[in-house]
Amino acid sequence: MIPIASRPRRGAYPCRALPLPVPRRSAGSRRVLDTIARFPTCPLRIRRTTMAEDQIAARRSKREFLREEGVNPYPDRWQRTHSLAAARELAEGTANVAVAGRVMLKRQISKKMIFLTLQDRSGQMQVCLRRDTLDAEQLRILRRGLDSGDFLGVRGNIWVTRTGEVTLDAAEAAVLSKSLRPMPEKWAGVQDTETCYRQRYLDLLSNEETRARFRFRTRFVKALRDYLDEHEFEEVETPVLQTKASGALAKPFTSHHNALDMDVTLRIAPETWLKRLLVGGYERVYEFARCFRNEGMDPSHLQDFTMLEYYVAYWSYHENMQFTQDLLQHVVQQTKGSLQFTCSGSDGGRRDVDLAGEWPVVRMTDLIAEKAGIDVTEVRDPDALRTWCRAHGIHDEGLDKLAYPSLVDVIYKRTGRPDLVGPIFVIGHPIELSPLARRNDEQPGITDRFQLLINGWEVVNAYSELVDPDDQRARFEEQAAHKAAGDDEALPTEDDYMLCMEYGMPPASGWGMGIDRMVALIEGRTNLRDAVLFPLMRPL
RNA sequence: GCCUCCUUAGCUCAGUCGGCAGAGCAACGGAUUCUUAAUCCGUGGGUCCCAGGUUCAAGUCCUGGAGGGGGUACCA
Repeated sequence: MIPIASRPRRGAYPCRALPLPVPRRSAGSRRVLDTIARFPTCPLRIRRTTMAEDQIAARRSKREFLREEGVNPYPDRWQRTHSLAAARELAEGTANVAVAGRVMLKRQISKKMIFLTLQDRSGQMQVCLRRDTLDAEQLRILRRGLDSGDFLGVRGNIWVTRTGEVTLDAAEAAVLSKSLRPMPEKWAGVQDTETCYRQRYLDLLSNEETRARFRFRTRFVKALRDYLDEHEFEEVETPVLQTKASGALAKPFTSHHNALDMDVTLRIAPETWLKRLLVGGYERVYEFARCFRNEGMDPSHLQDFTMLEYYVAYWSYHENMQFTQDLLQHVVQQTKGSLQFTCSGSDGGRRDVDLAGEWPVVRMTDLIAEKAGIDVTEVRDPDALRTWCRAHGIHDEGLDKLAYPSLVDVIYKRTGRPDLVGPIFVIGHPIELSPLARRNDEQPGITDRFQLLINGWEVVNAYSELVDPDDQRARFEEQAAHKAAGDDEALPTEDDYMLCMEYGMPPASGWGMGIDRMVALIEGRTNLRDAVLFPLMRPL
């Protein structure tokens, strides 16, 4: 039997007797938590509980105390005159300054003086609650009712302390929202990776680096949008829910439409929709497209990711390459303040990337020759390539079934790509790997396509678009054959899209960039989840 | 999917050879009117991820499971 409130404390918070079954310690913390959950307004004062319940109970108790003192712990507003960062810029003596923020640190010097560090979106600032400037009754209530983690509104004068800290000297202070749970460790913040992903709000409120990273993402996206808008692009939205997933070679997520009683898929790329718009008369069109691919997860792939795609009529991939360089140099300079940044390599080492100057262009086959030492333009026999692969430690699944172009791709991905720091444009991809790309006029076996590689990651994929409806039909038929042979990533034939093409599509070049990847790279992160606020996690 | 590592107080982390579960921060009580992760005195707080097993004895060893990280495979 565990006694409740059996040890009266001086200055204890007001508390009613507890008409509850007494949680036994042996019953475990869950039962105690259940008890608190069932009686959320009861100011628990259980002598023996776990630490978490102790702290939550203390905060509930303080909230009750505030209410009994006539203070609403959840008022509907607070009139703010300055952000914390702006208030810190004010001259000493500036009067009637009102700020608001979360209490991050509390330094109680005495019963008559408390220093608090508040945090808002703009930053942090010290405020002081003291007898000299704050009503004694208000100070008493706050001293006994305020916790770190609470939101507080403060109005007062700007005061510079002896140590030179710009401080808001409170003439008035109001609890704006009572926090019931203890804050993360005040110095280290949340460190546990899983907690950062599952409870991003804790990561954000306790880690400045995280706040900066996601603010960068927002600025980066806005800068891309602004640059495109300034260059006569139009932003559109195309369907996420569709009957056939197209525009890329990937496995889609499937769902079911009840009213129509048909299966639908989530889009894997917006490509064919945006190209339909070219037929409809759009000339420069883009979309920030949330895409979904039902594939394996690793640090460089998300199931749910954001791609920026654009299409420009009358451009070939040459103009597109130049524009890509201009776009990224401009946007990165503008948002990062520099064209140089440091990435983490897959081996954990640091890699310095410099986006300045002209980016080199290299043929995929030349890259393979240089890195792997085999000239795949000479060695075209699949068996010979397979033998080479095995001799060089490449034992991919289904190697036996791969045709020449896929073998080239495998060799490229295993040898040429991984340790390329870049930025570098890779061109000359085999046509079989690019069913929506334009065939090169001189070399029918390759496409007018480029990829931008940075730190071994494919960041951009682009090509001159295939606008010949008959060629497109032939490519779809080839994909259909792959599909029939069991390749569930082969592109499904889109009759609707071919009908559209037959009305005539202007020459054009299109482009897609992984926003998450680019943000992760620039921010020096190796896991894309660090570039996404709420990554998908298994439920606990 | 496979390999591997991790999971201990609210948070950040120690825990040696299998021998009473630890620290800092946070919380609670007290002192303190210029602090800066305030300081000082005192107190409470544990399902050692879960389920089995070995053992006189398991946070520690073994088996299985869960969640997470990394690698690999698949993959724009």
